Amino acid sequence: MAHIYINQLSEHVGEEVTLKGWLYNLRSSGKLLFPQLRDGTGIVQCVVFKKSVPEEAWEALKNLGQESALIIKGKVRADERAPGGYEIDVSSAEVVSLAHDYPITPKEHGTEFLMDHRHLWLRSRRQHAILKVRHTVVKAVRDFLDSDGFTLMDAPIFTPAACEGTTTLFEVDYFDEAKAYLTQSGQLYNEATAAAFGKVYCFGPTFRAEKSKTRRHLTEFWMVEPEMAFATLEDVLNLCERFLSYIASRVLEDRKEELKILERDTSKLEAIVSPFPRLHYDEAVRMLHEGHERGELETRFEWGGDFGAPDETYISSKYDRPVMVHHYPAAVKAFYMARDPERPELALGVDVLAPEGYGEVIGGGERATSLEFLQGQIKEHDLPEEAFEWYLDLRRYGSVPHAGFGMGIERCTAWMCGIEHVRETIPFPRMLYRLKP
RNA sequence: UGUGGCGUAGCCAAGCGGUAAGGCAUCGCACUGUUAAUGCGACCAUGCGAAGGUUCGAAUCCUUCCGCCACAGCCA
Repeated sequence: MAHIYINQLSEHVGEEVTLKGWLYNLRSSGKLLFPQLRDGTGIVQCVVFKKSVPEEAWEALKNLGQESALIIKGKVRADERAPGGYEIDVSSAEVVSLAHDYPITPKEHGTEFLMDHRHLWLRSRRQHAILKVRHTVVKAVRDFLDSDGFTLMDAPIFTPAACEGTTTLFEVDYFDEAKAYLTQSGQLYNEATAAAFGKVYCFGPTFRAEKSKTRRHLTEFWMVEPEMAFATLEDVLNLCERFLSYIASRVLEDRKEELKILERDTSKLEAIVSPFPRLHYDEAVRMLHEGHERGELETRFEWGGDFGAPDETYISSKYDRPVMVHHYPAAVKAFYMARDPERPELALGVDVLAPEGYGEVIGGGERATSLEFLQGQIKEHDLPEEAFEWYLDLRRYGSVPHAGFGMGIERCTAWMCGIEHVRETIPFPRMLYRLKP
């Protein structure tokens, strides 16, 4: 009798099968038991009649605690009363291990308690659904880039100095005397690999030691960063549109069940199609001023600054799909950003703001190509010149216009799922005050 | 780091100056279709995040500390 998974039940109706999993819940009614079995691919209700199983099996099943591990043999039956459409008429059951007093009961729990039990919380239906969506987001990212001619070229996690020189980094000992920093972005390395392979991307964990305490921040998060040689800001905008709409369509296609469990309004995801609105920074500022005049924003935004969370939310609330804000003041952007030749005070950068208040999911733009300009920038930003010599080599030997962006996987996943906080979109979140489990 | 809010049993939660409700989980019994099953019974805090203080009396008021949550800054 073959071991099958719960998501394969539809192919085995009428057959005798073996299922292996954990007890999700147990209800009983006299000489009848309804154990719900969870195996990682789904949950199925089983039906046990006292007289159709051996005495020992009945006694064993009757007293099973939540999350006990078991192997069940039985016949698959389509049943309208069952939530998944199928039920198992149990003929025998073997208890692999007994569990008692499982802490996460089918009741409400507080955030702290659940986070302390994250290793168990992952088994619950909602967390399972969220992490399946994450899987699909990652898969879609890779499929899209791979089939679009990008080569995976991962960047190092230990770095000798700050990539962007702005954010706070985690410092670690690197053998004798030397210090290393955990990467905050693969950006600069991408520029090197792009000059070798044309279109590249890196995809890995990223670390930020800022003491951010919001629903949009983790100290360790995953970022995908594509980079293209011979490309401009315009090319990045086009790529963002195709990239995000592909991810949304894949989530809609592959994660129907999970989106239902999460009660996601799928019309919000269906709206994520090209073209996305493109908004010049100047226009965005004008929009914020109007918002202030109408009393919808507390403070009047000053031209020249970076948008705060309420500003981003206001701008994105005007659209049903991601909005791409471009041409930010160079002063608020990274040192390597290319400048607008017409207005050198503006950088050829873009932030993609997701709808529904999810904020910046993508940041990117065109990179500066001139050796002299970058040397000046490095001085101005007080960055250690020798650490950037290799980077400057990229401008000495065959410098070309190139551009790319970075997308936070957790923010994207939270947006796809329609959930409040990014902490649920990664198996074991690392946050300001959370290093365990 | 700042501003608010909150810490009561394994979990959730009421009580807000007069001596710790209720529910879930757990255990037992009943029930051949349960959907967070239900019904009955049992068990469950010399104790209310910690330490001081005020009071005849403190979970409740005050002080300090610890922890968590939300928002802001920074960013993806």
